[in-house]
Amino acid sequence: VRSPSDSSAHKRRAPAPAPDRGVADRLARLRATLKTRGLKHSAVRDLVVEEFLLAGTHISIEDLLARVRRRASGVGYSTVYRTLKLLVESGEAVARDFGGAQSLFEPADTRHHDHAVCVRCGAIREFEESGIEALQEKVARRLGFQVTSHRLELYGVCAECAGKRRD
Amino acid sequence: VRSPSDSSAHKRRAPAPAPDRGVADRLARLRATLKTRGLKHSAVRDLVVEEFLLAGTHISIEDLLARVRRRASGVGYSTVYRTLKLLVESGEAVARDFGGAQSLFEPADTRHHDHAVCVRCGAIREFEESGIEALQEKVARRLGFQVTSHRLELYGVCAECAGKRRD
DNA sequence: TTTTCTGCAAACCATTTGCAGTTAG
DNA sequence: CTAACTGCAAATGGTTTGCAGAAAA
Repeated sequence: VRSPSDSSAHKRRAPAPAPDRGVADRLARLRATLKTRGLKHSAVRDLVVEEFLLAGTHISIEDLLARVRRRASGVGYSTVYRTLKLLVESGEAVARDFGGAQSLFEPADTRHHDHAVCVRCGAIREFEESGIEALQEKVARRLGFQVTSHRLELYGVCAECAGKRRD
Repeated sequence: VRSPSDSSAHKRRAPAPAPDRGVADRLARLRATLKTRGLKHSAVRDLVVEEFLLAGTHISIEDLLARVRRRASGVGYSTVYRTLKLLVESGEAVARDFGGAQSLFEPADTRHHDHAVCVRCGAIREFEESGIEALQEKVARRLGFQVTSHRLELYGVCAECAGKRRD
């Protein structure tokens, strides 16, 4: 029984929205975490983490491994799984399941957001709507329910796939 | 790649909130569907469907099988899986995944609703909040996204587990 | 009697783990 | 040197499927 949608994201100040911001920073932070736990730091691990951070968002183990193997062909699935698990445990990554077979991972220290998943092209767009959060709280009060995390996904057709705005 | 959270619920008039309402009715409807497809109707199938409908909501294959086996010990997993798949295909059931290992099934012809899942006791409470739906539409418009279905789950501690209102 | 069921075992697939050898500290 | 890392293969666990026999139509 896995904890559902753990949303204990780090609350770092995250001003710029650029996807590849702070890769070095995060790598350093992770390395510190490793030291704390008496874990080692290796070339392969670095490579996996770096590729993960460069990918930016919503990548599957399989895709990540493909990227990693472009730079080091011998790397195995288990190493990627193990490294991502490490990232999740240390708060640097979050695992998400959008109904597909495999789960997708994204860096953890972004602002809270929900997801819109295109059922045609698979694109995942993030969004934020404080009104929804407020209403969730209202519902929770009505039910006497203490919300610790939530999960909201819209499924449908994105603008590109709908043929709108074809620039 | 499985279709995510298919919300094509039948729009039958569903006035009474009683959980075991219309079991015979649904069984009859399903039987009609079976005939249409040239499928057969069998004692085991009936039993699985009946137990599913009696259970009311959010039951796992494993639990359903347990219930079924109380009345017919020889039934196998595959039959339950196959029967539930049939129910989903014919629009009588919906499969849901709340982050746990196995998926849960619920009857499909209920009103649209979202879920609040208690992380302590596992209880799943349904709720409805039209304001949230409206805001989802607003967000979708903003993104140029055509929503076909959505999924909203609150995770947290239910009133009972929080120790409130211990009657 | 023909086609669809059913139970069982094997197959699948994403993920995890045991093991023996490699490598970091 | 010692403990952690890595790749591989085997193990897991939920779900699916092939097959031979049982049961509907």
